[in-house]
Amino acid sequence: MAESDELESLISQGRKHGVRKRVILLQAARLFVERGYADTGIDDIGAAVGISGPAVYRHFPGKQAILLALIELSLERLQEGTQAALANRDRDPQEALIALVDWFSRSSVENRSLTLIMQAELLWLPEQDRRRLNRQMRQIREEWVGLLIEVRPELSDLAARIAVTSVMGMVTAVLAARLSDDIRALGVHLRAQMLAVLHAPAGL
Amino acid sequence: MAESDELESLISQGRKHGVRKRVILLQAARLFVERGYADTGIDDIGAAVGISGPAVYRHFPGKQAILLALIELSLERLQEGTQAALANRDRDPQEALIALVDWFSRSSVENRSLTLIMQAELLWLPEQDRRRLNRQMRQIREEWVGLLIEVRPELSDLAARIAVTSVMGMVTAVLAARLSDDIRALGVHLRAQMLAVLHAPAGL
DNA sequence: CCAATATGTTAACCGTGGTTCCCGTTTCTT
DNA sequence: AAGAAACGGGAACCACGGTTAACATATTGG
Repeated sequence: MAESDELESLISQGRKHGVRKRVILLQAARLFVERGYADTGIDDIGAAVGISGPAVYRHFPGKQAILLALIELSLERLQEGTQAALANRDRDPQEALIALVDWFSRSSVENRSLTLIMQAELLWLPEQDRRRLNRQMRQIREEWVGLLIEVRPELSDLAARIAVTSVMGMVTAVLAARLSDDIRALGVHLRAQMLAVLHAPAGL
Repeated sequence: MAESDELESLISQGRKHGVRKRVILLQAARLFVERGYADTGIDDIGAAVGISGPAVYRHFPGKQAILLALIELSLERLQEGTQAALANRDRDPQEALIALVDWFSRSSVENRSLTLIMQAELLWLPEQDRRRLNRQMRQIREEWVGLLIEVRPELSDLAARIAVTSVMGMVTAVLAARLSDDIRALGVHLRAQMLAVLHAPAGL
C-alpha cells in the first residue's frame, strides 16, 4: 500500500454519504500525479472509481473543482503544520526552525501526492483561484523566511528567500524522482539536506 | 534585456535563412516559460514573431517540434557542460565536483528559460521522445552521482541520488520563483547552497 | 524572363475532451 | 407503499486549438 498515501485516511472516516466523493479525490490525486492533470480525462477518473464518465458530475461541478479541492487540502495542511511549528517561535527560534524542518520533511513524504500536485498543477486553475492560492503560498513562505532571518540575522532577505525556496523545491524534486519507496529514508535524508541549506554560509 | 537570456545568441549569428526559425525558438521559449506550453497557442507564437498562425508551419512541423528542439538544445548544453567539468575527474575528483557546481550554477541562471522548460514541459512530448530524453537525463544524473560517491565514499547510492536530485531541483525552484533579476547574485547563492547539500552529513 | 522555391495569409477542418441532456434505478423518508 | 432525492449510464453538444487547404507574393537561379 505504498502507492496510496495520505488520502487513504480520507476514505476510512467516511459516512456512507460522501465516501464516493472521497474516493474520487483519492483516485484523481493518483492519476494527476501519474499522468498529470491535463492528460487525465474525466472518463479516466470515473473509470478508476468504478463509475463512468459524467457520473463524476454528481459529486463535483467539474474537473477543475477536483483539482481545487486537492490543492486546498494540501495548502491547508501546510498552513496548519507551519503554524504549529511556529507556535514557540518567541521562546526559541532555533528550536522552532528545526521543528519546522522536522515536520515538513516528514509530512511531505507522507503526503507525496498532495505535495506534488500542489506545486505542479496549480497553473490549471482559473486565474482567480490561482492568484489566491499563490498569495497564500507566498505568505507561508514568508513566515519561513522571517523565522530563518531571526535565527540567522546575517542573511539578506534575498539569501533567506533563496534558501527557503530551495528547501521546498528540493523536496518536491526528490518526491517527483521516485528514488525510493522507503519514505522513512527519504524523510531522514531530506531533513539532513534541508538543515544543510538553511545553515549554509551565505554565498555573498 | 534581462528578459531574453541565452537565446539572444541564437538570433545574432544567423544567416538570412534560418534566422526566422531562431526567432521562433526564442519567442516560443519565452512564452512557454511565462504561460506554460499548454496555454501557449500556435497563434500566440506566430503573433510574437510578427507572422500569424499557421505560417509557423513553414519552419516547424508542429508545436511539439518546437518544444522538442528547445529541450534538445537544453539537454545538449547540460551534457556538454557535464562532460567538460568531468574531464579531469581522474586527476582530482574533489576539484571536478566543485568545477561541476561552478559551471552548473552559472549556466543555469544564464539560461533560465531553457533550464525551466527542460524540466517542466517534458511531459508534453510524445511517449517516444520523452522516454529517450528522460533516459539521457538520467544518465547525466548518474554521472554526477558517480562523481559524488567518489568524493564521498561513505554515502550510500540512495543518499547520493537524493543529493544530486535535490541540487538540480533546488536550482529550478529558485529560477521559477523569480526571486531576483540579478542573475549574478542568484548564481552565487545557488552555488553556496549546492555545495552545502553535496557536503551535508548523511542523514542515515 | 520564367519556373521553382520560400514564405505568408485566411478560411476551413476536425479530433479531443469537458460538459450537458435525458432517462433509468436505487435508496431514504414519511 | 410512494414520492423525492441521490446516483448512474449513454448519447449528444460544443468550444477550443492544432493542423491542413487553397491561394498570393517575392526572391532566386538558370
